[in-house]
Amino acid sequence: MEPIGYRTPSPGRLDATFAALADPTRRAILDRLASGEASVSELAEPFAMSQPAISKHLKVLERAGLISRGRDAQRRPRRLEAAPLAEATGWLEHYRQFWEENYQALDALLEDLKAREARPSTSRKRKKQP
Amino acid sequence: MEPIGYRTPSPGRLDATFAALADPTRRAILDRLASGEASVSELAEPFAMSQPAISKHLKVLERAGLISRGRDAQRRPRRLEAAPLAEATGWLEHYRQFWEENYQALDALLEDLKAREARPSTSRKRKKQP
DNA sequence: GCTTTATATAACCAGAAGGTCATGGAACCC
DNA sequence: GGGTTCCATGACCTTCTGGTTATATAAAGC
Repeated sequence: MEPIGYRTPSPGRLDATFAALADPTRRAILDRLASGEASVSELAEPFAMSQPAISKHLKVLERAGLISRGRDAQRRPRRLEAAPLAEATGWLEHYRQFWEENYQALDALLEDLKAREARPSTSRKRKKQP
Repeated sequence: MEPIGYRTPSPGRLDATFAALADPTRRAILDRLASGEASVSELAEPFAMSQPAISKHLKVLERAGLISRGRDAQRRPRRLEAAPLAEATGWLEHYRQFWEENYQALDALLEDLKAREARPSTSRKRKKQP
């Protein structure tokens, strides 16, 4: 069972990704970056926390590959890098069958989508729902 | 954007879930439990680690709600509890658009599926691009 | 009842995590 | 060139983590 987009990442990378996601401040930072890049001070603003603390969080996110650093004058704007999130999601997809009621229907739909991506002009017939 | 099955969990629960997943031993334990319940000694067997260390890992998983404890004579078999995995996946789904090439097609399909589950004979309305 | 099996718990330890304050350094502004 | 802004880094502290060994508890077997 290999869901779309899943290639097994190195265990260490998953370690770093999940560890980075285990902190609410860091998740909030990622949420913020989902709406576009932002400078360190912009990222720090919502939190009742010193700027060095935010810099530490950013370093954790960066070492996990979840963000990258740009440069604009004195600013070092951060950007979201979604690849590790995709890997983490991929790992979790293995367990989808354990909570998804209609897992098989969903899986069929995903397979269908994949098939249509591969040959775009193919008929749009749907797989039967089991 | 609310993917299938997503209800925002308490932040603390996501903390605990992601923290639990950040360790390769614990992920391996979950992988093992995905193929059925297992006793502590069965779970410990593959690892070059003492039994108390495994018990500690199990406690972390249990406090995150990822496993539950049964009883069978002296054994205390563990079972996978997937709800927190669903919550974690739900959080990650927010970011799917950042790595998924055909995010829109997938999203449409998921919406479609949801609609068909709710009212099986209804027309297929599509979401507008954001 | 004593022994064995299965698991939990306590005490301990090293290192990592997450915060603080103070300082350093680079790029802009006047 | 001197101040200001933005960010990084160092030194420090406390708490959490992940492991150890040794011991306790609980049920089963003989």
